[in-house]
Amino acid sequence: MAKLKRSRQREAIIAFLQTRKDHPTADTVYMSLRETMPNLSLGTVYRNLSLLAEQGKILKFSCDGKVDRFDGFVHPHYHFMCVDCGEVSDVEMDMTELLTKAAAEHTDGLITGHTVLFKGYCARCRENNQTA
Amino acid sequence: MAKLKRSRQREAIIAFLQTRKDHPTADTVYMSLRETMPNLSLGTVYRNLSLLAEQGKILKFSCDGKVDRFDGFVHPHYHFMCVDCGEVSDVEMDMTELLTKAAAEHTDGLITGHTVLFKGYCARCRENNQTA
DNA sequence: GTAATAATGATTCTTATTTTCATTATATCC
DNA sequence: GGATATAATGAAAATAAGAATCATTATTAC
Repeated sequence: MAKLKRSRQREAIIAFLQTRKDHPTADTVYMSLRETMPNLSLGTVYRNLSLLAEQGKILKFSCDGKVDRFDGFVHPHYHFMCVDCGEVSDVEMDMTELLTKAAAEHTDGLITGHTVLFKGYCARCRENNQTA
Repeated sequence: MAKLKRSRQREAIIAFLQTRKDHPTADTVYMSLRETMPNLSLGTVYRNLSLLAEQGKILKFSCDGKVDRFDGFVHPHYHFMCVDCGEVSDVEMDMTELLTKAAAEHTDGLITGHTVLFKGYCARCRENNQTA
């Protein structure tokens, strides 16, 4: 696979991700795009999501260790997951320098990046569910 | 399962995790314990790891979204994964207050915890592999 | 337009984890 | 200390997300 060619499917996938702020799973991408591309295949979705993530055009991460989630926005930011409803949202803060510097003092490795995942109750679940 | 009973297997699993600093997977736990408990079953290992994690007696997390890893040390700390050899080590720093406070300003949810995963090259791979 | 080859859709295969269920171990009660 | 209740086990089958395969189609270069 020396030189890659464009594909309608790949372009639809990245365009779709850039319209969504909710970090959809591969299956959600598939289901959504299927409405306009009825013979899109799930394998193609997985293939392209992996490829795009390798190229750094999208982010791939997991909150629960089970399902991968994808993010069309690659600027540095952290994530927040509601432990009640499962919604994953962005936390627009970037403490890269601070965290990297602090971590460097606690390891002899070379730190090239990090991810942060906050957990808790989103505004909606916090209200509904007064136990939180 | 109103009241739980003790079991040799469960106690062996937690004891084993408390001797290891390398965040073993379920399979590693299984393989290791099998040497002294030859008829231990993998299902029992999974069952107990999940149970112990729910009880907060061990930590369950994932670095790659594929395999779960387990940690017998539950005090607050972060993790570092070498992208070359895959080794996962502890970073003994705790910025809970700072991060929680900063994040609270960027969300209307209630933040109850967070995880941080650093990535990079461990000391050994950094030396071997001068490309890093 | 033709040739070369990357990408697709459909399907099968992997692999980590979960579930099921008959049997065994643990705790309780007398 | 034995009988009883039930949680936990071992072995095996079931799930489910993701990766791999392969014949066919689409894209790019000439």
